[in-house]
Amino acid sequence: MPEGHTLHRVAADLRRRFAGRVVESSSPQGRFAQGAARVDGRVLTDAEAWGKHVLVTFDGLDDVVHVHLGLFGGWAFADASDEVPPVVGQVRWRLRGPGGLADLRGPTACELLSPPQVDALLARLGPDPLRADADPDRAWQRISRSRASIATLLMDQAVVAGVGNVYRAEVLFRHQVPPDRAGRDIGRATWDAIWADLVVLMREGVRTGTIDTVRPEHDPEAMGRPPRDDDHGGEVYVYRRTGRPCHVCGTAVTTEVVGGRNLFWCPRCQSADRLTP
DNA sequence: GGGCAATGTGTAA
DNA sequence: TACACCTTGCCCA
Repeated sequence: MPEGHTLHRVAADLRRRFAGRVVESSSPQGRFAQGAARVDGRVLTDAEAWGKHVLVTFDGLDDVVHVHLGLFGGWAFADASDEVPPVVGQVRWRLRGPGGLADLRGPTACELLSPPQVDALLARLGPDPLRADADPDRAWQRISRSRASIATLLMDQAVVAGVGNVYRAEVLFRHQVPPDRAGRDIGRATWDAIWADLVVLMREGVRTGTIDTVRPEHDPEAMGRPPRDDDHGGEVYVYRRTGRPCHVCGTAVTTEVVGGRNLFWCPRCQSADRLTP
C-alpha cells in the first residue's frame, strides 16, 4: 500500500532495526538469491527513501539494494522477540538481525544497483515533499510549462516524487482544483499552497501510517455521517468515495479512469468556476 | 475455488 | 492506449 509516506516509514523501520548491525540476508522465494547473498553477513549502513524508492546500503559494498513496491508489494516486520514467522507465500527478500526481521513481498523491483545506476535513478525523480532537501521550484518549472492536466502531473514521479493516487485526489480536493486543469493554468500561488499542503499531509502520513486528509471541521462523524466509509485506513474527502456525498457540499463524488488510474473528485467543490488561476 | 481490484511503473504500438 | 508484471485479500459461488 505504497505512497511516499509508506516508504519513508519503511526506511525508518529498516534503519531502526538493522542500521549498524550485521544482517542475515536471504531470498526464500529465490528471485533475489544472488543479490541477497551479496549482502548476507554485512553491516547494514543505511536505508533511505526517495519518493517511492527505497535504497539500502551495506558496509564494504558500493552496490546498493533498490526496492520499489509497485502496486502490490509490501514489507512485513517482526521484532526479535517474536517467533520467527514461517516463510509464507512469496518472500522475495528476508533480512534478520538483532533488531528483528523484515520480509519483502511482491515488489516491482528488488535489485542491486551500481553507483552510476543509482545516480540515474535519482536523476529522474522530481522533488519529494518528504525530503528536507526538496526544491518545489523544480516541480513548478515542469508544471507551469505543461499542457498536461495537474492530475497527470502530480502522478508523474519526474515532476513530484512520492505522490500517489490517494494524495493526488485529496490534495486537489483540498485546494478546489479541477483535476483536468492544465499545469500551466494552475498559477504559482495555488502550486505553492499544494506543495505546502503535501508536505504537511505526507509528514502526518509518515507519523501515523495512514492517509488522513479531512479537516476537523469536515469530520463526517461530527456532521452526522458514517465515518471511515473507506478501506484504506484513513479518512478522506474523495478517494474511492464514488457516489457518496462530499463531506463539504454533499454532492456525489465522481470518478473517471484517467491514464489507466481511477481519479476521484467532487464536481461541485472542484468545478472550474471556483478557481481563479 | 474463481474473479477481481489495488496507494505503480515500464514497454510497445 | 494497451498490456505485462508483482501478490494478497475480499467477494462471490
